[in-house]
Amino acid sequence: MNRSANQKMNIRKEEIYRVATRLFREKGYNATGMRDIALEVGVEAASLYNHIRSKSELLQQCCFRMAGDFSRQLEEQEQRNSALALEKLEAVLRFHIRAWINRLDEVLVATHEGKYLEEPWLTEFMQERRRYMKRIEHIIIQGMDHGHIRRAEPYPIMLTIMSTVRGIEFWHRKQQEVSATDLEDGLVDVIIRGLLPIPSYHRS
Amino acid sequence: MNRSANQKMNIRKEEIYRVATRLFREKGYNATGMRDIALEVGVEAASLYNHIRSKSELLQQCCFRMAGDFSRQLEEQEQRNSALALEKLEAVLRFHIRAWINRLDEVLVATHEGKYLEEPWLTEFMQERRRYMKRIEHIIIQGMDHGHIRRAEPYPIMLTIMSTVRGIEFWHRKQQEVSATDLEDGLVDVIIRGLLPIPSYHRS
DNA sequence: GTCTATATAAGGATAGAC
DNA sequence: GTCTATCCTTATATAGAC
Repeated sequence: MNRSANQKMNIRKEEIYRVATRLFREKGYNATGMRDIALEVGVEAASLYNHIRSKSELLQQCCFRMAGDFSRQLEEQEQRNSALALEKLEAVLRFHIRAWINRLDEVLVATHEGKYLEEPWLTEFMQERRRYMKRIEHIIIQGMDHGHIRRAEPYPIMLTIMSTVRGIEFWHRKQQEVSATDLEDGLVDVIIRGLLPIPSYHRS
Repeated sequence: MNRSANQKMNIRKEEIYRVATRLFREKGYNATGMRDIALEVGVEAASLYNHIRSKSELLQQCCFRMAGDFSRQLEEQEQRNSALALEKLEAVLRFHIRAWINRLDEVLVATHEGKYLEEPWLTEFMQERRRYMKRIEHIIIQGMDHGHIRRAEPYPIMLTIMSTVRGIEFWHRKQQEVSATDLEDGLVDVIIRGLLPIPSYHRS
C-alpha cells in the first residue's frame, strides 16, 4: 500500500468522523444510526466498516481528541511561569470559549455523549476530566495565595470557569445579534471581574 | 371509580415518573428501555402502559413540569416591583442553583434530553426556553438602565447566569468536600460580583 | 472498497387471558 | 391491573459476491 492510498483512506476516515460528530451532536449518539452516517457520507452503512471498527470508535476518537487538546493547552498555561494565575485562568477561559465557538460539534459530543463510551474508555475519560478540573482548581488556589484572586472557596470558582461556556450552545442559533468577539469578551469580563480581590460586594 | 382508587393510580404513576426521570438522567432517554423502568418499579414492561400512554409522555411530563416551575418563579421575581434588578437576578440565580442541587434528575433530563421530545412539544419547549432567556435578559437591561449593573453586552451575562449552574452536576459526585451552602454562595458571589458597576478591572 | 443480503439482538407497544 | 406472548420496527455488525 503506497502513501497516496494511505492518505486517501485517512481522508475518508476523517470525513466519516466529521459527519458522525455532527450527527452525534444534532441527534445524540444513541439516536444516530450507522445508516444516518452512511447516507450523508454517500455510501451504504456496511461500507463504513471498511474504514472504522465500530460506531463506538467514532465516539472514542471525538472524546479523546478533545481531552488531549484541552489537556495540552492547560499544560502550556501551567508552564507560563512568568504569568499571574489570573492571567493563566483568563487564557484557559478564552481557550474554552473559542473551542465552543469554533468546534461546537466536538466539544458538545465530548461533553454530553461521553457517558456512552464503553469501558475501559469511559473510566479513563472521566478520570481525565477529574484531573483537568483539579489542575484548574490548583491554579485558582495559587492565585489566592499570591493575593491577586480574592479569597473564597476555590471549588465553585472552578465549576463556574468550566460551565460558563455552555451557554454558547444557544448563541450558535442566533449568531447574528452578538459577535463572537463581544461574546468572548462579555463572558470573560463577568468571570474575571468576579474573581478580583476587591471587597466591594455588599449584600442588601 | 372512587377517590382512593384515583389516588392510588396517581401514586403509581408518580413512582413510574420518578424512576423514569432518574434513569433518563443516568443512562439517557434513548438508552433507557421500558424494561429498565419496569424492572425498578417492580412490574413487567407491559404493565406500565396501564398508567402511562408512552415513554415519550414521561419525558414530556418532566420537561414541562420543570419549564412551568422555572417560569412561575421568574414571574414572581418580575413582579417584585420594589426590588432592584440585581436582587431579582440573584434570587433567580439562587433558584436555579437550588433546583440543580435538590432536583438534579429533573433539571438534567429537561436540559439534556428535551431535544428528544416529539412534535409539537419539542417546538413548544424550545420556544418557552427562548422566552425565558429573553425575560432574564430584560431584567439585566433594566439593571443597567438604573445603574446598579455595569454597562455591558447583556446577552453574554444572561448566558452566564443560565449556564453557571451546570457545574453542579460534578459537585453531586463528591458532595462531602464542599457544602451545599458554600457551593451556592460561592457561585452567586462570582456572578454577582462580576455584574457590579465598579470599573476596577484592568487588563494587563 | 463497495455493494446486497442477512445474522442477531433489542427496542416500543399491543392482545388477550386471568 | 398485571401477566405472558408476541408483533413490528430498527439497530449494529458481518458474510461474501463483485
